Amino acid sequence: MNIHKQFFKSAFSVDSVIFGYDQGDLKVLLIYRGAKPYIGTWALPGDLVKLDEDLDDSARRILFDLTGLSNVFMDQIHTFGKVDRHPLGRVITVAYFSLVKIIDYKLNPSSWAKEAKWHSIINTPNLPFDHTEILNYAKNKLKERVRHQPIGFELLPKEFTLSDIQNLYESVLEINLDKRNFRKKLLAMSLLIDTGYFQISVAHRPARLYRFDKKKYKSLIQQGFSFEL
Amino acid sequence: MNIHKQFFKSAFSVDSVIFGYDQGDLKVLLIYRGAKPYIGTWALPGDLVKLDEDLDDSARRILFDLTGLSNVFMDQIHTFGKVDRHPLGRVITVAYFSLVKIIDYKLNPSSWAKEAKWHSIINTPNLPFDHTEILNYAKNKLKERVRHQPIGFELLPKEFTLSDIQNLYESVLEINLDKRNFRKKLLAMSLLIDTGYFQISVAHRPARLYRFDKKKYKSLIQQGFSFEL
DNA sequence: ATTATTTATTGTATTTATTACACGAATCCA
DNA sequence: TGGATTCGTGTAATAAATACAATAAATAAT
Repeated sequence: MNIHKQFFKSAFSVDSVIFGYDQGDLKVLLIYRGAKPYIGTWALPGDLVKLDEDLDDSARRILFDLTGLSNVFMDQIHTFGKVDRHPLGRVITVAYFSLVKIIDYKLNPSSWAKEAKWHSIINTPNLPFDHTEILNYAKNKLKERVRHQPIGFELLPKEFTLSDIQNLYESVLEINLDKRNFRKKLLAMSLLIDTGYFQISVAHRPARLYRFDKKKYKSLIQQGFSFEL
Repeated sequence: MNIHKQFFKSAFSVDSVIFGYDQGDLKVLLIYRGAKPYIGTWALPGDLVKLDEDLDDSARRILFDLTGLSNVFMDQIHTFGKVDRHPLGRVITVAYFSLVKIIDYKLNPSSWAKEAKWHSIINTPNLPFDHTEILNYAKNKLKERVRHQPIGFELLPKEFTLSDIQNLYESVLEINLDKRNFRKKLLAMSLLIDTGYFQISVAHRPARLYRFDKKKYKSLIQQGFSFEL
């Protein structure tokens, strides 16, 4: 067999680990497969990359089809390429992870998915292919990244309280943090803008609302600043 | 129409950024291409992944063919998949980086390379494909990793002096470090074994030789230790 | 042999960052 | 009006990071 014919038998795909955060719970978006193989199981959303499509565009397309969102934090995390990872042939897959603000949109099942649903990260079903491995890999990457880059804010609504962001960190990192020390450290970076507004209709003292200052962050980065929490 | 256009619709390859360190200089191993395209230029070593070959195995094969080394630090860094990155068709490439002890072996040009040669990282030739982008990406990854994982030792001979490791960090990170503070911090981790031996035949006070204690590191990791320099 | 040159080794004082910890304030609800 | 809930805040103690320079041990040069 001609060597080029051999290589022609392979394909590559993109799989997306889409994280969301809601009510103190880290969640991942799974689709209920409406296509073979593994039809009728929950899986990570993904698709084959088109021949004329950049990898990153492919990941963006998957996210957009599913959520209608396009301006979302997204990053490549790893490529999985075991020979037998796909039952129908040689398919290597490039995994991405995305962070979305759950509150901002409605889910939109697409052609390859009968249904799309948020699953709490602490209680995910068994996944087909090597998707469990991919999900675990993504969770660990998220843990690392969240400490060295201000990406936690991507999971929160534009305006949030200091307790919100602390709870998020506690969920993602699976640790407890001291309230006063956490606030001190976070505020010391001067990356939060005090909106002047407060929570309303809460059955306790209302908390101050903040926004993340992306511009300030970018300019600090230029000056060699490095985020660390 | 040439043979490539007929059969070569899509494929994936592996490219390796192989770092070495010698005489205070960080180096990268480049090959002089003996095959099309870009025949006759210096490039990152790489090859198409075989259909029955795991990705990681492919990266190991490339390194072995070139250097004869097999037990070497190696890690995947990123996958590059722009549509037009390869002139003959759609080829996405998974980039790996390796750290080798230059002193340990002889270079071994392979079938696809006329010649393999170490190039100082501060003076690399123009590279074909998107190899310049890949190399820069790898350099940045190395900078990050070296601070959070004890991989710098992979670039040094088994026995090394404290100045060796400090010089290595200074080369990789492109900064200067305070001698006393660097030593204090490094030794405080108790990851170095004092061999009891010293340099010989040096025209100055001979330095003590150390080895990195891999076992100790693994057991500390179990206990939640995190390397940081 | 003496001196010059080179790199190795070591400690302390100062500054900065991290940790541990508890109570009054503001809102809703019964 | 009292109870329940979460918010917001400061200080003292400990640990880590930094800045800094003189003596020691080897070879090379005279």
